[in-house]
Amino acid sequence: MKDVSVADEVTRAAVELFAAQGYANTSVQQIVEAAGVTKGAMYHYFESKDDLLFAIYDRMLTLQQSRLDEIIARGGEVDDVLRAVCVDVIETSIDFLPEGTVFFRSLHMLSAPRQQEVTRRRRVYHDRFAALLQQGQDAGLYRTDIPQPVLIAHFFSDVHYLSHWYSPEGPETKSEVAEQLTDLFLTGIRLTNGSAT
Amino acid sequence: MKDVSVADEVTRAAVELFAAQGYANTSVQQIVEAAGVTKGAMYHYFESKDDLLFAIYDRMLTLQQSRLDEIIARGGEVDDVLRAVCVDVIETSIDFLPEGTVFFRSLHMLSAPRQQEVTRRRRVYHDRFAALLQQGQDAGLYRTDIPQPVLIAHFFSDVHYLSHWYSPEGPETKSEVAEQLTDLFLTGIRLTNGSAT
Amino acid sequence: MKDVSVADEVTRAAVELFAAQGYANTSVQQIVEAAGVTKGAMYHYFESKDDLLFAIYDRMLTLQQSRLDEIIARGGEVDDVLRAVCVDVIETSIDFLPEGTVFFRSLHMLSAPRQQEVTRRRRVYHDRFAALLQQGQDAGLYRTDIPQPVLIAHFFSDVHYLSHWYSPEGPETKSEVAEQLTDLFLTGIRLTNGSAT
Amino acid sequence: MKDVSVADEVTRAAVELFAAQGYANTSVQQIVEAAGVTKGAMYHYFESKDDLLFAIYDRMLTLQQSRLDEIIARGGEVDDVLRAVCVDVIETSIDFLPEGTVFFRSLHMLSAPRQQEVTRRRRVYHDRFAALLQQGQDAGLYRTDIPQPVLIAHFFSDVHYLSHWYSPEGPETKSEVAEQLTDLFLTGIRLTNGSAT
DNA sequence: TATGAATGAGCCTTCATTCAT
DNA sequence: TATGAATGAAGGCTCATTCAT
Repeated sequence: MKDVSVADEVTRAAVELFAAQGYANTSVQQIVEAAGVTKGAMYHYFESKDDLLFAIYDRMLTLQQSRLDEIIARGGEVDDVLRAVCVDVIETSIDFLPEGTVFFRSLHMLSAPRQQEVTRRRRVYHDRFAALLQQGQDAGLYRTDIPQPVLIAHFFSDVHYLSHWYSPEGPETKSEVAEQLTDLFLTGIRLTNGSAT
Repeated sequence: MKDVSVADEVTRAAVELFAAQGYANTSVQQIVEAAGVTKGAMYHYFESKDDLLFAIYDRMLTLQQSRLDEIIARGGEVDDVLRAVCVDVIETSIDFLPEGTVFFRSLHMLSAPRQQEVTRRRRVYHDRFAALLQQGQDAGLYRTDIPQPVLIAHFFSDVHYLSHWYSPEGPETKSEVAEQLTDLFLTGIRLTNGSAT
Repeated sequence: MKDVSVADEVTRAAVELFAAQGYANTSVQQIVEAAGVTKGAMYHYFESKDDLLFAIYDRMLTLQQSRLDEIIARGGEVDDVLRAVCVDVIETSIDFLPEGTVFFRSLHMLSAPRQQEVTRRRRVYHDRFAALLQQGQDAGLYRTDIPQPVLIAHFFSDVHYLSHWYSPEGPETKSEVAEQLTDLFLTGIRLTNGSAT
Repeated sequence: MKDVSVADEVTRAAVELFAAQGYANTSVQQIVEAAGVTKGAMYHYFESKDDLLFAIYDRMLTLQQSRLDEIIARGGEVDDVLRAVCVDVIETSIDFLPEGTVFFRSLHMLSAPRQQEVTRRRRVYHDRFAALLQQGQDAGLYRTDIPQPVLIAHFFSDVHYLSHWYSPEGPETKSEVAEQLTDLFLTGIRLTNGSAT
């Protein structure tokens, strides 16, 4: 009985190498060697190197979407839900730091149709996030003087940027960073009893 | 008499192509064709493709550093200076959107020594920014409950992310976005009369 | 109970694909898919892809030889026999147009020993045809000023060429073409003292 | 000063190898080795292996067309012109026997657009030949009871077939075969004082 | 300075065939 | 008989870089 399938092992090796050296600098040969399989075996499961890259995107997109949906489905006060979502996105991104590196850096290496597919699913994800923001705005919790796309970019930029600076070996723990970035974001958008701007 | 030098023309073409297709997907042949020069001519000015990429980094790093230094040199209230810096960084990043795309996406394509060189100069840049923050914190303007590296990442993530979403053709003008993102950032870090977190 | 055996189904699919795309451009995978069987099943009946190609040659050679032998065995005036042979060869070639395409185009794709085997059997076939010609020449019916190999080539070139131009959907029927080409051939070789036919 | 260009040398080697082993069985590596150049040099002149194959077709098509046009342009009695054309086509085909082998055997290995291009130019060529036949028929020289496409196929089948049997080392000289096949063809289609069919 | 033909290493991919089940 | 995952050897092609001119 094999512990892990060829496909899993290949994907794991690919993520690691793509994150470390970049997609273009990683040869299929390196991947299969790191995965301990043969080239032929890999091509039995993946049609192309592009296919392998997309598999990584697919896994990430599916994971992100399902976690977001789950938290929203749980319900609760909108401010609590948004906070929970932000914390979770950041924590998950830290759990999948190499995947994130690849995700945000290698989109342009995908074939054009797949770039569009990723962008489409990403938009769905953002839209659900935007709906939360809207609820909070409707409830008078969040400022409305800044366009929603800017607010969304403001939050996801933090998520995106994690792989550029965060290290598990660094002084901050995953949870701390999640709390801190979430706090910075929410403080920035919250309509305090006083005035915004 | 030529309007522009070979080196300039090549750099210009390279930035455009690297931003549009990625460094790895762009051949030297494409670059020299787009620049209207020959391969031999290019190799007179750049030792390698890597050299060409580094030239783009060098130009950006120099530009960013000089603008930051200049604004700081101008002096003034720390809060005003920080605000001016933030606005300027964002506006400049929008002015150089393709350069920014390359800058944040292709670091790993540089040779190792040059990656370190970029990182080193980037750190110098961040340190100067951090010093500003520190001044504000010392003056009791900004919160101190969040580590400085997190605060810095929080701001530069917005800068980084611009090339992922901002479009000059979009509804927001350069100045508006610069004001909005700066405001979100400063609101997030400012120590209001009440308490943060 | 299966209507057709695996071997038959595979051969049928192979002929079709080889004729349409060529032997080299057809993968074993395509063949087994078109035949509705698995690779393993195919390799139970054929030792190799080469084996499969040879099976097609074998079937054609056997068919051609047996039809020729049968018509000659029937006996009759030599001119009538030759005419019957020519008409039959052409009609049969039209009935097996895809097989013919493969037959004349893919000989060089066979392994060397099998190429020789095909050539050998082909020579036997031609020799029997030559014997007919000889009989006619001995009887003073056909011209002798042209070497037999040239006469034989002149006839079989027509057969060979059918797959390059003839289409069942075209204006000429199988029988018409058979008659016309046979007539052109016989008119060309006949020693007319007076009239033709 | 080089005697032959890289492109010429490569084409020459390719024709030889394609004729001997088939297009599919010949690797680019074999070609460049036989031509005494490097792979890179070859790809400087040919975009692909397909491109190289097409170059052979192009040369043959151009040659055939120009010879046909030239002979027709020379003018004369239609029967003499047709005879001259037939003899020339056969002699030229013998001069370019390897090219002919490739020409008639490897059409299906070309990319689809190029197959069409070849077919188109081939049709132009056949049409000019057909016009000659028509003139002869109008002049009452050639039989009209057989469709022109059949007559044309009847002649070109001989040309096509040459590479399957003719050898310069064989007993027949180029000119003899040309005369003999032309004679067989013309005898077959000529309307003698008597009746045909 | 400038040209562009030529180099040569390496890359992604295909595919006939094998073999444990 | 039959499966289909896995093998392993090529194969076609790209491309940064060099160099004679």
